[in-house]
Amino acid sequence: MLSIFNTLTREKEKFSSIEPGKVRMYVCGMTVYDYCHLGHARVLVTFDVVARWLRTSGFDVTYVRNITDIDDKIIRRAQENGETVRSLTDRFIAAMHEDCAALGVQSPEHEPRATEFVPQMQSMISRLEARGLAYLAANRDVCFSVRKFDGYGRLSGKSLDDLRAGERVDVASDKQDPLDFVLWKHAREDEPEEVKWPSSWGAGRPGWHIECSAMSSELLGAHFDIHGGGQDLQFPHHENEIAQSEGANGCTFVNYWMHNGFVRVDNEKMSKSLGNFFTIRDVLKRFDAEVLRFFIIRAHYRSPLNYSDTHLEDARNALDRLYTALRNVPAAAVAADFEEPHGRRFAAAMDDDFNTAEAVAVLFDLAGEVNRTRSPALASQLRALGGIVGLLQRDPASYLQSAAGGDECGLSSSEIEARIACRAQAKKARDFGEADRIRAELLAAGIVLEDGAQGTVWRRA
RNA sequence: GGCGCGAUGGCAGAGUGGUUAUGCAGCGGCCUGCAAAGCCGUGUACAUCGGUUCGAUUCCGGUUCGCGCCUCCA
Repeated sequence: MLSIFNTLTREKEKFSSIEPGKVRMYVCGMTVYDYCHLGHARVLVTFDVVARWLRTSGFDVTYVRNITDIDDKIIRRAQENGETVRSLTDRFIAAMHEDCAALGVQSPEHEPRATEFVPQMQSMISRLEARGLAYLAANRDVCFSVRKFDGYGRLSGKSLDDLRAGERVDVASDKQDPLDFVLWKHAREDEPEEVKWPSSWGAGRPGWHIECSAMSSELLGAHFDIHGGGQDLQFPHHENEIAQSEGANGCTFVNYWMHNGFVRVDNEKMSKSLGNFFTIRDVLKRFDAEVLRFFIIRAHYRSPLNYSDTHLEDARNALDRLYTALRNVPAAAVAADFEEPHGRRFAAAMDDDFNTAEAVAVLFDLAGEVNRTRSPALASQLRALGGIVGLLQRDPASYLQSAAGGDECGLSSSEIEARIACRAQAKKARDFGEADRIRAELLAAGIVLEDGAQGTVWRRA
């Protein structure tokens, strides 16, 4: 029985879906004006694991992860680059898909782009207006009237009177209340035509929050099971989504809210504004993508995750151990067995609010068992359980021989095999001096040799 | 200022009212021509001060420190 920590109640709750056997899930995805960084990697992997586990548990999952392709920063960046918004966003969407593929993140059922749902957003804004929750401000922006929505602040645990809008930033004076947020932004003269949509309030473009309300409602219905995203979206973005969706649709919006923790650098949040971020592709130049995925999965999704090269190296060494067990004992591609003791523990861990740290620990216990027993059945189970969280599906020998990005040793595998053959000759002639010399030479090039009963195998250091 | 989260062995990171997390690194041993891999063994870890309890790292309260949200951010 799956339990999920629900941000709304700050408790783990038994999960039960609205429609039996089906789960509808929405996750806030990327604003596409730059490459994805490790914080994005964490959301992508975290909710990929959630979707995978729900499917493994037998649910028919409809997973929607949106793409924000219209926004102040996108417009600014496009102008700086001297390109259209569309060409900028297309480019970074393609880059994001490359990153996802590398990380083994499966495609969601729907990946809606905000610009393709403007009519739905307008209709939602109209309904909010009709219900007296939205107003046209003096500057021609349409704003949501936060004080008119009962329960605003419930998700983030904030009370309206405690929130000090403007404490850190000047507030636009056209709003009736500093906390009101924009639903529809009136068009500015200096903005390109491609970001202006006609509307009954005049030409303009949607505010950020409305897209998620409109797209989730369009693709999943007014009331769905799980809504996820990074912790930083809890307030105000998700709070505003609730206000808009429940305000417009008049029913409960979401049953379970999930928020993943931040990636940190030097104990500080990794973020664009702080400038302390590493892009996924930067990291993949030096580390295998599966190592990065393993690094993320190894911690619980709600805990902070500190990034450093040392920690990635640690993760790589750990993942090597798993693959080494699979290299040494043949594993068949079978389905996971949840009756077998490790399978039971693994499932129990995943059912406990997606405790991947515990599930990974089971993988290591199983690897030890595989090494001791040399049991192909257990090795197959290891491969199958790993597969559930998107790990351990590659050929073990080639994983262990692969060098990520810049760590190339400069020797081709045929050159390495040739050196191994020379060494075998030397060993046969009991010329251990020469054999050791070859081994040392390869080690200097980052290649480790392992002599076994069936000959010598190699792997990267 | 308001609200919230956290503090676990050298490092990373789960978890639990009383009994081994797990991984990396280290040390000793087995195996090996020697190694590597693997196996076996090995560390009085639970910020601090009180309280509850037969017993607390685990529950409650205070303190200290760290982090986050209150502004765009995954």
